[in-house]
Amino acid sequence: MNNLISIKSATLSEDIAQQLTNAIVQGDIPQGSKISEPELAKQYGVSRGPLREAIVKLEGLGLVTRTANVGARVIQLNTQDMLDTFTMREALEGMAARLAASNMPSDEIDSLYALLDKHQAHLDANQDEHYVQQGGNDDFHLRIIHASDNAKLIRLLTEELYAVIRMYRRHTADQRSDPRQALRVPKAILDAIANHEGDLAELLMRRHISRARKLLGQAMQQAAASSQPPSIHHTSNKNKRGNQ
Amino acid sequence: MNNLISIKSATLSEDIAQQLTNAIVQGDIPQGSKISEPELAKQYGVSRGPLREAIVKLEGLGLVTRTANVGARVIQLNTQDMLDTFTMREALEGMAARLAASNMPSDEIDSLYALLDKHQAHLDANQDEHYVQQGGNDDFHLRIIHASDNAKLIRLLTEELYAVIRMYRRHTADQRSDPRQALRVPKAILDAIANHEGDLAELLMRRHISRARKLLGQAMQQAAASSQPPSIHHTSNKNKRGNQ
DNA sequence: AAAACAGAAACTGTTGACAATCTATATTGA
DNA sequence: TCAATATAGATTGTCAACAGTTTCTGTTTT
Repeated sequence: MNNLISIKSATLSEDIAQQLTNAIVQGDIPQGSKISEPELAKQYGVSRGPLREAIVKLEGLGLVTRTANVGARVIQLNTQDMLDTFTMREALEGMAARLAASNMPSDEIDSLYALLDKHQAHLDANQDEHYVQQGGNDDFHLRIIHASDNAKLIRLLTEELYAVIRMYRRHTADQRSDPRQALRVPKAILDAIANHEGDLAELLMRRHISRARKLLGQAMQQAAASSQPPSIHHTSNKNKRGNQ
Repeated sequence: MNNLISIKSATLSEDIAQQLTNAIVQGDIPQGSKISEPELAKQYGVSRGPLREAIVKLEGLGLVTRTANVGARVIQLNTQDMLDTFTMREALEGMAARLAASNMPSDEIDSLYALLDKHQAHLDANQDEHYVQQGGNDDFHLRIIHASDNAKLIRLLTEELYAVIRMYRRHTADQRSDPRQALRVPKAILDAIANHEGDLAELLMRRHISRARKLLGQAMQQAAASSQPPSIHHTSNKNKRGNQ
């Protein structure tokens, strides 16, 4: 039985990898659940060959973990992994901002200013901050990353890391104190890039991500504490199995 | 026909992936050469299934590039990619050094001091700097990375990135001006870590890698210039095919 | 002689079947 | 009743064969 959306790609394995990635990021395949090869193969209407290839790819992306002769499981998001990932992001996107300060063409800078203005207008009109948080802010970060002009860095951040990062955002929307100041930091970062101040751009980007990291960490800690019966200590959470 | 060394692993695909990685890093499979599935399968004595799986893994590691219906090629090291990779390394290992300054246990610090002393003694005795450069320096970096206590960062640097980094070192040994000062910077980095000065540790590590990046870049540029007939401009080097 | 075309060979993508391993259930013994 | 063991089922790992695409080769045409 073929699934709903089937984006035609050159090869089946690519298709499946893409669809599986989306399914995991969007939570259609729950965290910690086992990936059954025969089941998914039937579901997507392909044989186990391309499906296995897709699973190997997802393992490379860090979306699933595989054990020999046992199979693959969707990763289980936990606070520690999130903190670790964001620490890496801080280092990498900080570097990207530094490089962007040297390499971003002026028309792209203008375009990014326009983007922030658009977001500001949207904020002034609707007070709906969520919009900027979801798609818009992503775009801002992505375009700075691309302006780094570093192919390896771009690939790592946009292809390998962002799938997991999107997973985290799905589960905790970081709320800012004052909506009217939501765009203050992005503007400052862009100013630094426009002035070719690489040091400052990196510093601001790192503080920006570090702050998001702290907020997200608090939110996740809180969520975990309220959903989980308060045991003696938070020592052995490793045997939880969120099956199927 | 089974190959010489066959490290027994849980699954054939893991074995092949490991052996292929080594073969590529050590240059047994030359850069830019095509990966023929039937040929390699026969050579390693397995069917195409596990071999394909291994190739997909290598693609994730960035050691080969795959094109649909055409096949996989070993990556071609060029100066730009090397510079890009080392820039990423600068950001990531800088962060690792910062974290190590907070998290490295004191006995591990002592052990690292002992390691540097051993290297120093070796240098004083034999003037053979190459030894430290090859295995020893690697160990120093690796242990700082592990001391970061950041699982994601450790995996990225030690499992995904270091294969490529080792490839670069194979082709250009970075020569230092004064052998007696070879360990000056590593010692300073370790001092900073021992004193829990994260800022300083990151700064020093970044300068350390940035310097290696510049030296390696010059060496590669030189090597490329001498081996390549001086054409009008170095514009179109993309159609070179280093087959088989 | 060079370019364009047609056919053949080789290779990659995919499939279904077999073998080895793990997991769950049922049975046996203390 | 509980633990240990044996059996049965299901799942993963591996293989060999088929289908579609690409690449090479030889011929034809300009």
